[in-house]
Amino acid sequence: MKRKVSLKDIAQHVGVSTALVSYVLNNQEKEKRVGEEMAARIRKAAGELNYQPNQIAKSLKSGKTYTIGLIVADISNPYSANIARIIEDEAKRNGYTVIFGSSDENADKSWDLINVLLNRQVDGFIIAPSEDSESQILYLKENNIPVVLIDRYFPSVPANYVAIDNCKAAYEAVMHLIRNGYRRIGMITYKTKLFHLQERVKGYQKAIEDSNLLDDQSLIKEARESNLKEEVQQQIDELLSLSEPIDALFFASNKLAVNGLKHIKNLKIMVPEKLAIVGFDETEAYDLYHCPITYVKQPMLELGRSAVKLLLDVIKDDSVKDISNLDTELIIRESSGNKK
Amino acid sequence: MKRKVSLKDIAQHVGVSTALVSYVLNNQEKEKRVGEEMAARIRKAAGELNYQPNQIAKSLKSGKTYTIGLIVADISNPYSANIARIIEDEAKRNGYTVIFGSSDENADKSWDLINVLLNRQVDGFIIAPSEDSESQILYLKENNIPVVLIDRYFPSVPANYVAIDNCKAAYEAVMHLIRNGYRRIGMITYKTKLFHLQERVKGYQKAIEDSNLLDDQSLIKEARESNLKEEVQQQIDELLSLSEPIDALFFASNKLAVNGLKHIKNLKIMVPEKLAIVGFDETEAYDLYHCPITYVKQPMLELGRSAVKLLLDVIKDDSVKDISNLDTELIIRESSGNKK
DNA sequence: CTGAAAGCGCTTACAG
DNA sequence: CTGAAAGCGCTTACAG
Repeated sequence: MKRKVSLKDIAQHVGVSTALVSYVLNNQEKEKRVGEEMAARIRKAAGELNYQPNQIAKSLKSGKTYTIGLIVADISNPYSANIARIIEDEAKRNGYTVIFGSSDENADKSWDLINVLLNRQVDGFIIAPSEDSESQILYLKENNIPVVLIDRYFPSVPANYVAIDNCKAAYEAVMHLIRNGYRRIGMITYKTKLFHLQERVKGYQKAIEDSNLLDDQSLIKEARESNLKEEVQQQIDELLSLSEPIDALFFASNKLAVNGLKHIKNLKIMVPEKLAIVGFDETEAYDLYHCPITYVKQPMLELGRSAVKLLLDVIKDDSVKDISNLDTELIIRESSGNKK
Repeated sequence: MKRKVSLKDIAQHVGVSTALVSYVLNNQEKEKRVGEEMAARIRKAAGELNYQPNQIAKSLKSGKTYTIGLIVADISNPYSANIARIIEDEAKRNGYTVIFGSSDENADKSWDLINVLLNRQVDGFIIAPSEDSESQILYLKENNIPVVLIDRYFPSVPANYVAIDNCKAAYEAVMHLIRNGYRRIGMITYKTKLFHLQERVKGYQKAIEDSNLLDDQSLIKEARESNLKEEVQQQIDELLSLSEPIDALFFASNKLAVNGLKHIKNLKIMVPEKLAIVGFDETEAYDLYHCPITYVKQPMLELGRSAVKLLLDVIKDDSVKDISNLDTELIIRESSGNKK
């Protein structure tokens, strides 16, 4: 690679010190009272030589990299990818660049990523934390490294976060089904300790209780991430072959829903006549399903933007504290139509 | 942020020079013949003080950042997100980190991104170039900055790339339709000069010619990215209302297909009875459509991995030259079943 | 108004 | 076997 032109090259070319060049190129000519003519000559030379500042050198000196580390579960999941895109745009708008990594819901991978990103001196983190990563968040907090959690958080770990009100979101989704006449409502979620998913179950249960329906624990199924497809299929089969089978099904995520819907399609079960469906999060698949799927829509733009804004605030002033539990919107479509 | 512990801190703690510490921590104790006992003491101190090397300082010194810049069209598009994930994994396996950016198919944005990433001293680029960005690739080449193109390339710009054989892929897709009895085959693509999309049209045309079908230019429609949804709808309407309407439709991308399928679903057109469909690229939506969609499957894993490997080769030795036109696979499903 | 110099945290020839 | 010193490309207090 051709050696890039440095401050020194410009300084030599013009015949001044690097200090002067630095002042001018950082628009400090006024404060430093650099001669107008001199400033012009320096700028001209910089232009001619096509000078590009070395951000690495700047960073070493300033201790700031204008880089944020983003850790999501899996960048190839549409939810993560959407959030990443919004974060990218908002970061860029503020002069920041983002380095990302996928934790695969694995605490060890997440820890590795944090360390890699720390070595690269990111100014702060936006993390969708995985299960059992509480200590990692605490570590960052203890070392006063700016971090904001997104989508998820740990009630036991005080930390800034931007998330949705998962309990409320699930409550509304299930209440909608109940209002439309469904009585045996199944739920498929992940087998996990993650709080946001627990909250979705809680919202489901609260809706059942508030409506005086039978609170039947066997209607809640937990699939393992590692064996998702098979377990979701099996669980749907179980829910449908109960002595009193379900008439509606609530999925706790888009990935669960997509897997479930494939199976339901193969079984040729009529939606919503035989089985009403409500999903969580967005995916194109909800639109293209034979019967458009009702789903809980997260305010992605607000989630992403707020996370970046909050992080930048924390980077500026590490005493900033803020948490948001944003509202979701239930997008009602045919898959949860009135029970006949 | 608490000041991190540096080499100097360890050196002071142990009572040696930073040089020694550097040697030991970089496992050069053998070459530099550092005393075994000394090495042990240094390692112990590094551990106790929880030393983390400052990658920025290393980079400034070495001129290497072990970072690769990835520029895709839009990280929130499933195709880009999938590639990004594969690149992330392969890069990590080699000790590299990736910084990404979305060009939105816009040459100006792409140029901005390149400059931001250059200032951050990425060791090389993997780029899915947007229209009219030839000069950017040339600029990188001229400055001997390692770059490999992915998914797309410019025939007029000699550059390393990893892509698929688009002409062949489209040819096979259309031949499959013809073999299954379809005769009036429409195609919807983007209005663009991008070579890989031109190639898909060429493959379509070649299949038509080779089969002695009527080569009717009005069967090829071009939608503009900026107004995709509306134009795709309108074009489908046109293709269906021709005096001799189409009996099959080939989409040049997943995004086009998803938009088109939504419309086809709304029109309640039977697939494949009234209209056979073949799509390009993957998306969950192909599986969940009422009738599973036949599609051209790209070898994503190989594309992503080869791109990273090639880039790392070029970084090591800038005389390396390589291009790959990988084969695709036509995944045949019900949407293109035999014409009745 | 301008320059010489120190320093950010590393690495690495060179000297002993 | 080990240390003093220069240097990567910047910024910035200090001196003049």
